[in-house]
Amino acid sequence: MNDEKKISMAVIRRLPRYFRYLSDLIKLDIKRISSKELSERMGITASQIRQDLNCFGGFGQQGYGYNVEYLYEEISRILGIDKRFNCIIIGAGNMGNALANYENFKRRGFDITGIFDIDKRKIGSSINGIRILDINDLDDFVAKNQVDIAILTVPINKVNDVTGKITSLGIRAIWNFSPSDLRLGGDTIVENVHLSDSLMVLGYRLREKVIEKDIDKENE
Amino acid sequence: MNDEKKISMAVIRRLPRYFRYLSDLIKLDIKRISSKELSERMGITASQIRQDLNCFGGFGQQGYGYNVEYLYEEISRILGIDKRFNCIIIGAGNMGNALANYENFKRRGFDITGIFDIDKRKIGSSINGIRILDINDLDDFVAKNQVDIAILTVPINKVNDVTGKITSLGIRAIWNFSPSDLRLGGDTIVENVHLSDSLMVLGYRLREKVIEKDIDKENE
DNA sequence: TAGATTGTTAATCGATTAACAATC
DNA sequence: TAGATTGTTAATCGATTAACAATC
Repeated sequence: MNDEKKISMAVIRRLPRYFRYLSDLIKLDIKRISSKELSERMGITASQIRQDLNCFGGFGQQGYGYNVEYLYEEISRILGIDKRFNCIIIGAGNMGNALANYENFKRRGFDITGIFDIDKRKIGSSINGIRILDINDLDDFVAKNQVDIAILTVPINKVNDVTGKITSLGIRAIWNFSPSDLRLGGDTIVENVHLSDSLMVLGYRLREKVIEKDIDKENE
Repeated sequence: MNDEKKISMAVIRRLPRYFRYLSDLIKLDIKRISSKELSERMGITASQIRQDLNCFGGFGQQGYGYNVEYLYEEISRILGIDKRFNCIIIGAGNMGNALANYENFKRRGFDITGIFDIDKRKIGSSINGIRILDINDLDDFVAKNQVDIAILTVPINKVNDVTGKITSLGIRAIWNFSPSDLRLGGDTIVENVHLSDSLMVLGYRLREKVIEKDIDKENE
């Protein structure tokens, strides 16, 4: 009975933004908002906002706009903020450590239930109250605990091994911080976070701007 | 003499990926590659690869394909890997700490030259050999040192103040890790890295898949 | 009711893919 | 030369924007 129209990735990736802006509006004690006002705040068109929201249902009211609280709750529901996911971090390096300490995730429904590493010196200690376990005990851990998401913060040379292990254990979602594109067959979902890529794009754009300015100067 | 055609963001954001795949090919000692072969490795179409590359010039040769080394060098040049940027980190928390320790950035031309915080207990200590300085000394630091990029890892309630300060000091590029969309007027460039957004999208997709599977089961 | 603003269809724009002549 | 594969133009696809009837 799959009568849902397929929602495009472009729309899905905007959902957390709507969520953030609506949180802000609630904090500002704003009760209603039109797509026009929201579009000005967010820097996108009102048309796009109405199109996006109507992928999921008609949350507004003609002549009135959107009730902020209601829309916030609908977006939360769509994003599944109420549902909880158990996450494990593989790789207790600097990034793994930073993520384990990031309290925002818990607020959004993501609990870190375990951290795994290969380094005997780290195993047994804790980060933010979460025990660092031996990667060799991962099988055992997964057998005893529901694990929804694996957060990958291992060096690139370990990625393939770890990915193989994770998927063979039946974990079907990976949040990947290693600088490699995980494109797994089957039904494993991957979100790649490529920090270096993002920084390189910033560098590219910055240099472009400098070049532009130089050209402007020449033409003066 | 601005005869460059405007390159779309979609293309620019793929450049670091090309760069990564070409690095891999060099490591594998592969000397030449056709757009077809590369497309299979990268999971995009050969057509797109040829279109993308031809935004910057004709790097291939009919009947032969692309010389890996040469293409790698051209992409490096386009991305400005040879150029260096001085970066400062604002916010010596967990994320700031992780980024300061990330050796990859230096390899790609980004040097962390200073870390700033407001916390007296942190000021004076070092991360990865870089001194943590008082945020109040930022003006002074920027006056004495060229700063190209500010990396923002401060809590959200500090973002506006810090952003104001950064831009008033003439820093024109911000790599923003705080969960707020910096959309600055003028000619300041911003790359937003919204980790929570990325995780929420993963959560959304994971739940969607679970729902799909349940539907499949019902239909069995 | 009149004014405002949605939900939705149609038009536009841009990005991706296909096709093929050029050429190595 | 014949085969291969690019560079590039044209076709398609999808996403964004505009328009407006529906309706609160």
